[in-house]
Amino acid sequence: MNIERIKGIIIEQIKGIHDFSKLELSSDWFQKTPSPDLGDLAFQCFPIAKQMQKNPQEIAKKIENYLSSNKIDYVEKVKAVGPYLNFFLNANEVIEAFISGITYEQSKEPKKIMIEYSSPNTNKPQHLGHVRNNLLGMSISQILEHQGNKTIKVNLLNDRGLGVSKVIYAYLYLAKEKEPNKKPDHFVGDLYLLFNKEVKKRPELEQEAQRILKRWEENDEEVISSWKKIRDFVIEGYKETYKKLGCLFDKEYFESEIYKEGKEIVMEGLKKDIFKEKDGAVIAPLEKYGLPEKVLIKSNGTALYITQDIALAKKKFEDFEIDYSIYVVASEQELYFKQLFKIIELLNIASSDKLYHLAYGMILLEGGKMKSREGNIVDADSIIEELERLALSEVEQRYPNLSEEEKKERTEKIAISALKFYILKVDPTRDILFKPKESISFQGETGPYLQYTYARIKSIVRKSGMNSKDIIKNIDLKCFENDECIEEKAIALLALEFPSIIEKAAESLKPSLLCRYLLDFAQLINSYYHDKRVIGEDKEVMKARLALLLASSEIIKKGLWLLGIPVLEEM
RNA sequence: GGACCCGUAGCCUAGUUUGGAUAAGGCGACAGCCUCCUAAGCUGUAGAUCCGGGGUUCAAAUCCCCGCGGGCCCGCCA
Repeated sequence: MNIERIKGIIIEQIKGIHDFSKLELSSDWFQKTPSPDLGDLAFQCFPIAKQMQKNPQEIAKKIENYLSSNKIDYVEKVKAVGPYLNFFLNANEVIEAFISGITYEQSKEPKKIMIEYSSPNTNKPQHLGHVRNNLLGMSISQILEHQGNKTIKVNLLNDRGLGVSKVIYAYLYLAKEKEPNKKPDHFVGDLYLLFNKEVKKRPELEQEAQRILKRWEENDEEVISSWKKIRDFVIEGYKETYKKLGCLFDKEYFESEIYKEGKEIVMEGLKKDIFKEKDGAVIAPLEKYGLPEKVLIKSNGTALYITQDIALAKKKFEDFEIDYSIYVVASEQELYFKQLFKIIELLNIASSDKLYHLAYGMILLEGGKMKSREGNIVDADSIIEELERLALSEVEQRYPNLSEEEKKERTEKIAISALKFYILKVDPTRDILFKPKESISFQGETGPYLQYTYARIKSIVRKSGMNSKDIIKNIDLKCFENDECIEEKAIALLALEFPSIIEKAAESLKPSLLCRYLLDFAQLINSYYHDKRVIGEDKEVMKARLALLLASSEIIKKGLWLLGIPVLEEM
């Protein structure tokens, strides 16, 4: 069962009123009551009043009269309050609906959705911005899969271009060390910084980098062999970072392998007059569509990022026959994607309603935007390390006698959950102002708080000495009847909303909705087991409470899983 | 100069898509709670001109217009 179905049952009943049969009724008109003593679900009568040209208060009263005469499943009583129709749900029925199983609705038309995410430039280690990208990409695929879609996770490695050429230049002509003396992607990142430091003194190096790019496209042996080395260093380093973050990919594309096809497509477009020549370069004139023109091939003949992106779009649809293509890329690229999508449409590769740019906000530092080229970044590996150090000291304080292996496992899971939740809890479209202290906190609205809630439930279950199967068998809900079980009902009601929260997160591509929900839910659980004892109570009461908690733990586990966050059985 | 996004307690955020009852949570502050299933927790107090001004509406944090403040883009970078 879930809350949408309960709303549906009520709506069906309302439709039974004879003047209402022709009305359009929507379960969207339900809302939460401002306080539980007003009921559990409120139904607004404004829309019906509008359709019937009547006073909403009269409508409410009329529905109340009609519904009060017969018993509706899950409903205890109905009360009209002003323009609202407040439903008090039956606690036992609601609790039973929760314990006996939440129903997750799956998409009726499953789609094949490609999610391109991460897509780093292979000239530096990943920073917090990449982390946000990686986490969003993973979480969104999990959520879309959960809704019954098929997702294909793709990483486009930008292993070509000026940034990469700068590193090649530094490697060949500026650096003394030729082999990594540290994590290899960081070694390459240092080369990038070295180049950018040097170019301030000798601006002509910009030209040198362009020349490297030209030589690269001409297959110059010296350039190509260093390029290969550098690229392998970076990819080797990324492997570790991706593993820590739990990133998976079904397919990797390399810009270096695609750009030529991109050039061909652009040249064809030029022949067909879709594109134009201007100052020796090939451009897409987009003014007609309210967009600035876009250079597609430079006047020196070399490709640009977009050259390759056009070919990649074609490949994506050909290779996988996808219904939609989602690009997880920072919001600073919004204009770029408008241009790209228009070009893809003009070339008849795909219509733009199949393309979606998930533009997530920037992570800003106190001093402003992160800039790899200047080195003012929060690097992904170091923040994970720092979190692990902190988590370890917390674990050691609490459980000094754990085995090293067990400590390590807990430490890693706690650290990663703190980082992931800190980033995912914010609406993706919003910028995040990175606060070092808050990012490393394990208290309050954090991943570890949710893990803790889960672990405590598991601990209570363990100490009860019962196994999960026996707990769920033959629960006697009557034992809840002794008191009004307000807390249990509140938990069950919120739990029944879980499926629609996932659905909203999937529709809006916002894992943050799930985060907020889990916090609210965990809060109820925490105060519940704080107030009500489980073990030592009457056997039936204990069983019923255990069943409620066990079902709750499944919600937390599933919710965290959708966010890519692991749970701990003990913490 | 043009485009897009944002502005909610000292700080971080939810709520804005689809207007609807008393604007919600965390951090920080203050006051409590471990002889009681894990205190990474719980309970309470203080703290809001929902950036400002107009408009639409029975009803605006939410929609529209103007202004102010911030971010970001408008490179033959990616």
